[in-house]
Amino acid sequence: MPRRRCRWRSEKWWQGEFRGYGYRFTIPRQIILQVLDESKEHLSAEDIYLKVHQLYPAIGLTTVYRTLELLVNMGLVSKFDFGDGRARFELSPKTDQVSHHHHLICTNCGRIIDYNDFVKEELELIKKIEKELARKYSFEIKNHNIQFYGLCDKCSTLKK
Amino acid sequence: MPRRRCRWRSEKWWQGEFRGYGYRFTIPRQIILQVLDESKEHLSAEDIYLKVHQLYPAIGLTTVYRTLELLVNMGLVSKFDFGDGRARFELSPKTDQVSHHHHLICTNCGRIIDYNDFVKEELELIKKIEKELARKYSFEIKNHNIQFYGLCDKCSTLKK
DNA sequence: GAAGGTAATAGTAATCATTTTCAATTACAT
DNA sequence: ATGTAATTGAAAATGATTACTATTACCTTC
Repeated sequence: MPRRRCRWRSEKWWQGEFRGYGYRFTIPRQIILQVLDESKEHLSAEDIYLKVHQLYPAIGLTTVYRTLELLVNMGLVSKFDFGDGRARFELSPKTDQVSHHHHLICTNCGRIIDYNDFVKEELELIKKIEKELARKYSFEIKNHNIQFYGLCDKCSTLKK
Repeated sequence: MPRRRCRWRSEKWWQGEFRGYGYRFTIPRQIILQVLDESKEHLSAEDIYLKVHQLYPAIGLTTVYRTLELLVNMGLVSKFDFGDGRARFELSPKTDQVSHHHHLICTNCGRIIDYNDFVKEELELIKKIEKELARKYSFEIKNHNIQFYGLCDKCSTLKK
C-alpha cells in the first residue's frame, strides 16, 4: 500500500499555483483542497463544508462556495451537475492525483459510477472534435463533459 | 422552402404517445409541445412559460414545470444543464423533428452553439461504450450527454 | 345524456442551493 | 512592524423549483 504523504504540511504544489495567479494561499483554501484530495467521491458544496467544518469549525459555508468557484476557474477542480439540484466537485484530472474518467448516473437512485474504460478512445475522438470545432466555430474549447444516464443494476432489476 | 404544416391542428403523432402511457392529451400539454416544436432554441422553463402564456394566458408556471417533467420522463423532451442555474429543454432527437446534436457552451457569455459534426462518429463510439458498460456494470443506459465548455469567438478575442 | 371518480390544473406558499452584502479580519509585500 | 488590498463569516437576499390545496376537465358507466 502506498504511503500517503502528508501533503498539506509540506509546501504543496498547489501553493505555487495560487502564487502564480496572485491569490493568497489561505488556510480555508488549503483545507478545502485537502478535503477534495482525501475523498475521491463526488462531493457537494455542503458535503465539503461538513468535512471542512470538522477540521476547522471556523470556516463558513460561504467561503466553501467562494473557494470552489475560484478553484474551478483556476482549473484545479471540476464542477458537475448530476441532475439532483446540487453541484458536485472533484479534483481535476490534470492534478494527476485523479485519473481521467466519466460518469454513469442512475436516474432512479442517483448512484454515480466512475468509469475509465474507453477513455483513451474517447479522448482521441474528443481531441479530433475539438480541433475541428475550434476551426469551424472559432470556439476555444477548455473542457468537456460526457455522462450517461440510465438505471444501475439494483434499480434495473427492481423495476421489473 | 418547405411549407410548414400546421401540426397542432391535425391529429398529432404525440397524441398517440400520450394515450399509450395512459396520460391525457390536454391543451396545456399540446401548447407546450407546440412551443417546443416551433422554437429550436434551448428554452428554460420560464422562457417556455412566457411563450405559452402569450398563446394561452390561463396556463400557469407550475403546469409548465410539471408537464416538462412528464415529457422528459416520456422521452419526448431532453433536459440540459448549461451551468447557469436553470434547466433547458429541447424536443428529443427521437422525435425526428430535430437532428441529433451536442452543445458548445461559452463559459463567458453563456452562448450555446449546436453542432452535429462528428455526431455519427460520436454515436458509434457511444454505442460501443454503452454496450461494454452495460455488461461490465450491469448498467442500463437510457441516454447520454456530451458538451464542450470554452470561449466563443467574441469572448475569446475580447479576453486578449 | 347525466353522475361519479380520477387525472390535471392554477395559484400560492414553501423549500433549498447558491449569491450578495458588508463589516471585520488576515496574508503578505514593503 | 505596518499598511493595504484580499479574504472571510454571518446574515439576508435571490431565484429556480416543488409542495400544497382547492378547483376544474375529462372519461367512464349507467
